[in-house]
Amino acid sequence: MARNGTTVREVADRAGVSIATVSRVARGIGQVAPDTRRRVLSAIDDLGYRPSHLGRALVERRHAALGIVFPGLSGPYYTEVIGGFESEAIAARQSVLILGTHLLGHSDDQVMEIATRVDGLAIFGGTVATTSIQRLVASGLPTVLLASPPLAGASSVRSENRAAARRLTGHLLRVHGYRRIVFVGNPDRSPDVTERWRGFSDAFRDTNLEPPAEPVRSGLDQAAGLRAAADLLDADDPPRAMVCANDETAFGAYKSAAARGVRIPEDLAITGWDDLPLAELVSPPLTTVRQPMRELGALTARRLLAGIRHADDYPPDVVLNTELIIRASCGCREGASAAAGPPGSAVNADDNG
Amino acid sequence: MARNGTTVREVADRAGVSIATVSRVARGIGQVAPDTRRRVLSAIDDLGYRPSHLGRALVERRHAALGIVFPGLSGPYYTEVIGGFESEAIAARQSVLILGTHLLGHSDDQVMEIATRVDGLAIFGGTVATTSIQRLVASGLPTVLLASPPLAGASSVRSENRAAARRLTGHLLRVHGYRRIVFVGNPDRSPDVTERWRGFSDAFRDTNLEPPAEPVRSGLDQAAGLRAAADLLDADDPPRAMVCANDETAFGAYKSAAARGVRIPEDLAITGWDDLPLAELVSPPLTTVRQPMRELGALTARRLLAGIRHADDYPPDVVLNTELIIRASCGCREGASAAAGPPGSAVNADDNG
DNA sequence: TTGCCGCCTGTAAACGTTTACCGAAAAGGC
DNA sequence: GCCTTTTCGGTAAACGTTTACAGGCGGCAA
Repeated sequence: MARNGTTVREVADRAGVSIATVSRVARGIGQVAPDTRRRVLSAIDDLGYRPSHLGRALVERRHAALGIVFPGLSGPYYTEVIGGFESEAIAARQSVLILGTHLLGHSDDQVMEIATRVDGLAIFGGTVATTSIQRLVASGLPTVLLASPPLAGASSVRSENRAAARRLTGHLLRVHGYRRIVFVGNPDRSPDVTERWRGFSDAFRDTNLEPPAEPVRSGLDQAAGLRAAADLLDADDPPRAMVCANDETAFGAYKSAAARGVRIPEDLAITGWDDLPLAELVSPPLTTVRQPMRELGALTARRLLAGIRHADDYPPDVVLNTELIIRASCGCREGASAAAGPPGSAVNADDNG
Repeated sequence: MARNGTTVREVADRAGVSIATVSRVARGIGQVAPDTRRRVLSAIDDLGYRPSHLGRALVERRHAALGIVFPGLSGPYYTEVIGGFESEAIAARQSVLILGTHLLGHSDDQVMEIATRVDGLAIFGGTVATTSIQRLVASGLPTVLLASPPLAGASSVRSENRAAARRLTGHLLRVHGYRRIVFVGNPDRSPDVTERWRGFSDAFRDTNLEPPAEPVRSGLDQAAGLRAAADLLDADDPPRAMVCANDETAFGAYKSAAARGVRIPEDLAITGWDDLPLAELVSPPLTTVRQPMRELGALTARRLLAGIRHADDYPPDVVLNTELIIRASCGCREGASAAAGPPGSAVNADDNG
């Protein structure tokens, strides 16, 4: 009922009451005589009246909506996180606005735009300039950084990355003895990848080895992974192992390897990140790190809702545990897995990354 | 700037003008003396003023927003379609509201709710009761049914299903000579699946065979496919081929087969639908039907935008072509593909399914 | 000097709600 | 029967915009 919206006034006329009474009946608050209530209800029903959100939001000074900003990239990871977010928001009777920043330079404008339509905003790390985030926080809008460290006064919800990357890479270095290992991913584009790259380097230092100076920069989708892997495999000195920034990149690398007759893991070990449902279906099954994607989104929504109702007891920053999933693509035979964070504490209230 | 939003009045005070002048400057329309304009602009800048959407939308009687309703299920298919939709909407400077109907019975309420917040609404087939759709259409809200035939006066955007399913199943029946073929999917839950099931049955009649009386009902995600396939494979008379309603179901079936040592395609042929990026990565590569998922979403958004600006020349109903992708999971050796619709006409303006 | 015209800017109504406040009527206590 | 209390419901202001309308003022032609 948006276009020809029936208004409270029409209902009032038909029921022979004032608009105040209609409002009272519609909201179910205040004293209204049973008989009057019945008349109003039947008028509402006859006319198919639904209160306009605009009018209501204007006077109540709240939108009953949450927003989420994510990189235009789709892919299972974002879907899951957004799904968890949406699900939690709807359960709290909030609408959900989404904004993909499609690599447009001027998307900060669109972010400020969406900010005027919501009561709280979740922002994936790496999508919005710090100064814009500062402006949002300063304006008083509850803002949560998703998959990013706290920044510019905003709180954050993310998964543990660095320690898991360190264990994963350590596994390749020490259990399998690989030396020519590359990291495929761009640490500059996403805080998650930054941390994974750091953990990757940590593992080399743990083993008294010099970490690679540079990662192999690549986007996070399958096509980008395919290209990056193709370049690597066609070079003079192809790597023995690729630590990919996420599963999709790894899948792209699988494809490149298959096209060249490179065997996994005999000629090339590959690891991913996220543990998508398909990770155990590809052949060989992918060694990866599992992170609770839906929960990431759900917690973000809850954090936002707490901020909106000024529930300041809620932990400002949350770090979720990740889990190393060893399958066959690293060279292992058998499935074995290990928790990468302190077991039993699924949620940490501080940011000891 | 949502919480403590600076208002047009504060800007007016600071610039020493009336609110009308501020509005004129902010919108860049109407006559304003250069000197006044400068003063107002600097006041806007100083205060970080952004016009409230609420106020604007209320008086302009439009929300500058589009909505999309999808089944709570996530999964690559929905991601892609929603991504295409969002991308197109943002390009037209419209916000995007999403609503997953999480199998809640009372989600029709939420749909009516979101309807009061948008200028146009896209609805995935099978998510909303027909009577609710009728109410929306009657209210004058531009409404498009996605992946569904036209219904209740709403127009629709979808892919061709029936002919492609017929060709796919015909391929299994005639090229490979399989007879015990089952359809895995629930035709009652989604119009897409209904059509695929019909095409499946058509192919049997084409070959003068009796089609199976019933499909093997299953959800559309990997876990559901796994369960359905497990039941089938553990039964006394396992099928020779499974025509799965989508790729994810097929991936689940792969998993079930692998767990039981059933070989694909030697013991069991499997086909999917959607041609997800991973379809050619699993082993064996999946025979499937490709549909233009992003385009489906993008066209839906364009259809909605046309409806909003009363561009009635736009074709009301659109059917996109699909393409049969023959890989190895059906028993074929080599990749060969064939268009399932009339070649060259990517978009048909009527609904000759 | 007197109109007239065009440019600029202000006033006020409108969009659709919610709710504080007030008054009328009904109910209850003595 | 009168006063107090309660219940019910109406009036009007407020939320933040846009824009129709009108008015003031300067310039220009006669």
